[in-house]
This record gives sequence, C-alpha cells and structure tokens, in this order.
Amino acid sequence: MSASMESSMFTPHKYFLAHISLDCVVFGFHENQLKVLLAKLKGRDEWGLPGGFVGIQETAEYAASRVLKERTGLDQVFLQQFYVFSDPDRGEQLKEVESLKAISGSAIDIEWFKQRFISIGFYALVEFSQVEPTPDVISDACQWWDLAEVSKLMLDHNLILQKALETLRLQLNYQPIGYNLLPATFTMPELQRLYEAILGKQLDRRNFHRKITGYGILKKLNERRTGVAHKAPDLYSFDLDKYHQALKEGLQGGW
Amino acid sequence: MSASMESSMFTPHKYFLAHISLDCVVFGFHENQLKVLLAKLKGRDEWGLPGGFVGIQETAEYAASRVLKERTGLDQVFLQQFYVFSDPDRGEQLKEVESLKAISGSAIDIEWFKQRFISIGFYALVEFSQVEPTPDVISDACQWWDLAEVSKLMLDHNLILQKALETLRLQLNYQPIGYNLLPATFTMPELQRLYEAILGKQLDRRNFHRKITGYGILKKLNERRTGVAHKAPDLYSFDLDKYHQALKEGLQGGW
DNA sequence: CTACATTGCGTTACACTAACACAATGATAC
DNA sequence: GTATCATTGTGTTAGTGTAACGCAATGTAG
Repeated sequence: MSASMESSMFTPHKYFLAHISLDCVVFGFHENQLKVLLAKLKGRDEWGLPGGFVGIQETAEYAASRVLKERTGLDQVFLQQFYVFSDPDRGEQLKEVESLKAISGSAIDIEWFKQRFISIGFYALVEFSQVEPTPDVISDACQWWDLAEVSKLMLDHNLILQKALETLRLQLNYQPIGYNLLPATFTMPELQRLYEAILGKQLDRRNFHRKITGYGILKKLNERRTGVAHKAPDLYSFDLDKYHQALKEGLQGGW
Repeated sequence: MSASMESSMFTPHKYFLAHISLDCVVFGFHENQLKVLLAKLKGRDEWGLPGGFVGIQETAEYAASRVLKERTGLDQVFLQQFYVFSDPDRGEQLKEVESLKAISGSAIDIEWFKQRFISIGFYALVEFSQVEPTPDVISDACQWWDLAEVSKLMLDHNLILQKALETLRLQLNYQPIGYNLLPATFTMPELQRLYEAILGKQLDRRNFHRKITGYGILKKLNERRTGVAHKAPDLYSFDLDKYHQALKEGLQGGW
C-alpha cells in the first residue's frame, strides 16, 4: 500500500492475488531480551503481526520483504517462510462489519478483507537498532514488544508467533541467527544471552564460550567494550565465510 | 475431483480457492530404497508430483489428505507441509495451449489451469505395501519411482522433491519417520537401510544398533525373520509412547 | 555338512559435555 | 587513592557419547 495508491479508492484485487496473505514475525534483540514487532489495526484493541498480500507478479518472499521495508525501513532483511496457516475459520473475527468500519475511511475496499485468506508465515531477523517501526495506512501504531509481554493478538497471530519461535529454536544450528540479530560487533555474554533467550534456558558461561569458539565462526577483535560496569569483555564479530560454511552441515551438538 | 463431479462440466472455481495449489511428495520404502510416487499428466511426457487444490472450506492439510486418499487409497497418512513455492513463472509450461489440449476432453475447465498458482508443498510418509497407486482424471499413470531414477519432472517439481528430501533429513530426529515408512515389524538392518537411504550415507552397523536401542523407542519381539538368507535377524516394532515422547525433545546426537 | 555372508554383542581410544575452581579486570563506592 | 565486587577469561576433572574395530553365533546355500 504505497503512497501512490492512496490518492484514489484502492482496489486490492487488481494488484494482489486473492485468498493469499502473509504475516511476518519480526524478531529483534535488545537489552538481553527477544523482541517482536507488532502493529495495531485502526479501530481494534488487539495487536497483530505486520502482514500484507502477494502482488500478482511477486514471489511470496519478495512480498514479505516489501512489507518489511515499509514497516522497518530496512532493505535487506533475513527472511524465512516457516508455515502456512489455512484454517478456514482463521479470519472470522475480521469479517465482522464492526471491526472493518474503522479502516473504511482509508479508502480501502472492505470487501477485500472479507474473503478467506490462507496466510504464509515468515519470520524475519533484524538488528534492533536499525529498525524504525512504522504503521501502515490501516494501522495506528507499530512498535517493539518484549516477547514475554505479548498478550492476546488478533486472529491466529499468537499461534503464528509461537510457531515462529519453535522454528527459530530448531533452526538455531542451521541459520545465521546470531549474525542477523546482533550488531556487527558484540561480546560473548551478549551472544550467550541471545542463545538463552531463544532457547528459553540458562547456559553455562564457560561451556558456552568453549563450544561457540570451537566452531571457529567468531573473530576476536583487538578491542573491549568499555564504559560498562565490571571487567571489560572482549568484542567479537562473525567470520561470515566460516559461519556459512559451518551452517551448511549444521553446528554440531545440542544446547 | 470426485466421481460425482465428472458427470457435467467441472467448474473448479466453484469448489476450490483460486491461486492456491498443493503438491505432495509421497515417500515409500521398499527393497532398501526410498521411493516416490509420481503421476503422468495426459498428453505430456514428463512426470509430476500428485497435486490438487484447496476446497473453499478445507484446510490445506485436509486437502492434501483428500488428494492422497485418491492417489494411494490410504486414509490416515502422515503429512507435513514443508515449503511454499511461489515463483510467479513456475506455471509457465502449463499455460501453453498445447499441453492443455489433452485434458480438455476430461470436461475440465482449461481456464482454471492458466491462472497463477502458489503451491504448498507437503511430504507424506506411507507404508509402501499398503499403497495402491491410482491415476486421477487428468493423469494416465501413477506409480512408484526409485528416488535415484527420477529425471526431469514437470514445472518445478524437481525442486519441490529436492526440498522435501532436505526436510526429511533435517526432521529425522524430530518426526516419526521410521514408524511411518516401515511396516509394523521390521529388522534392525531394515531400519538402518532406511536411515542410510534418507541420509545418503553408510552407517556403522554396530554403532547404529547401540544408538537406536539406546533411545528406548524399540520393542524387541520374540521372533526372527526366517526364510531369508544367512542368520535370521530379530524382529522389532516401535514403542509408540516412548517414540513420541523421545521425539518431543528430538532424538539426541547426530548421524 | 561345510562354507560364508550376515547378525548380535563386545572393546577400546578418543572427543565432547557438564559441572565446578580460580585468578584477572575495571567501574563503583568510600 | 584504594578497597570492593560483580563479571570476565581460562582451566580442570569426571562422566558420557562416538567412531572404529574384533569375534563368536547363526542359518541358508551349495
């Protein structure tokens, strides 16, 4: 829903494939917490995942990256589809006339939202500090939420979020998850907190250090993080070549 | 495409969601080889995956199980969606008028096949001996293929098959793959051949035995397989409770 | 009844994991 | 300036799991 489309009545059926939508679970990491980007639809109390539709000549992946560009300002976002949500009743709430009134002023074809949608779930990993959360024309808010503080979301979005998190855990040894969630340089404790947040359990500091350095995917920089309390920790960055090489076979061993 | 719909001109758009299709990669295991079920469309030389469309009140999963019931005769098939294929050009071949002529006699609305489809990929695990491969109204053959002997398939079906196989490998420790591909009772060498076929590499016989029994998911029966050459191997069956219990955490350790 | 490929069980060296110890560091409090 | 103290970097050890191999038992084929 780019700016050029807002000038006249917007007719989604001319631009998007019917029945197909996508929802993005955008993960960030900040202050040792996993965050997720949520938006609030106009006229509704519940929050929901940023979503959109697939253009008639787009791949689903391209559509998702387009949506994320609009919501985050980011261009090259790490994206993975993880599940298709196709319960025929998953859109019931949305069809209620009441809940659509608020967006009718947006010059959006309400009929479009009444059809049945099968939604492709994507998860995205972004560097928290690079994101500028931006609402779209049918939302009046868009912001980060602490994963632990997310309550009832619209439609089946809690389910989608849960499934995304499960996928993230399972793919931790197969996808460059650390690389995409952390800034270019980071400390060992920060990397460990990220792993702990994703896995939902504590890890032994010393064993974590040995194991992660054993993969040979990190470069230790000749720098420390100063200005922070206590002993200054070493700074690291990922060795991208070796990281991707190692991920092909999967990082060995469980957490 | 049940029998009742064949009596008059079949109008898919009244029964199925537009733009959405599904393709099933049906795996079987026979004579120590992984097999895949393929169908040949009328009037085309290439083979392809069994597929179908999603009814206007069906989940994608239900639609896939309906398709599989028709192709295999089986009712309760183990099914997992694994990827969505949404390249806007993935259906180009199919739109050629020539390739649609042959099925036009089937009283099927050719226009239906000219639209763009986003396809949901499912993989299915079935017990080879229980399957009765059955062509549908637009196919003139349906049969098992040895995985190694599959050549160029229609559309992007080679890609779908490859992605299914990758998924199968990654999920070997998280899904009841052995249980669904093997008959109720089996020998240790048979189970090992299955693992080897999926992983694409040889495993040490003795270490495999120790590891797989160590999970506690097998029940050793008081029976041996006789009539076959050489020493009679013990028969096993899965302990379903313990199998599912162990899969929740994932079978530990790599192959 | 002998040969032999295959099965079942065992052994050993090595790598990895879990659990814990200890000294070094650097901002903070006084 | 200096003592405090949470935190970091590195090390140790016992236990567990893995890889690579040995050997006797078995059941069909010849």
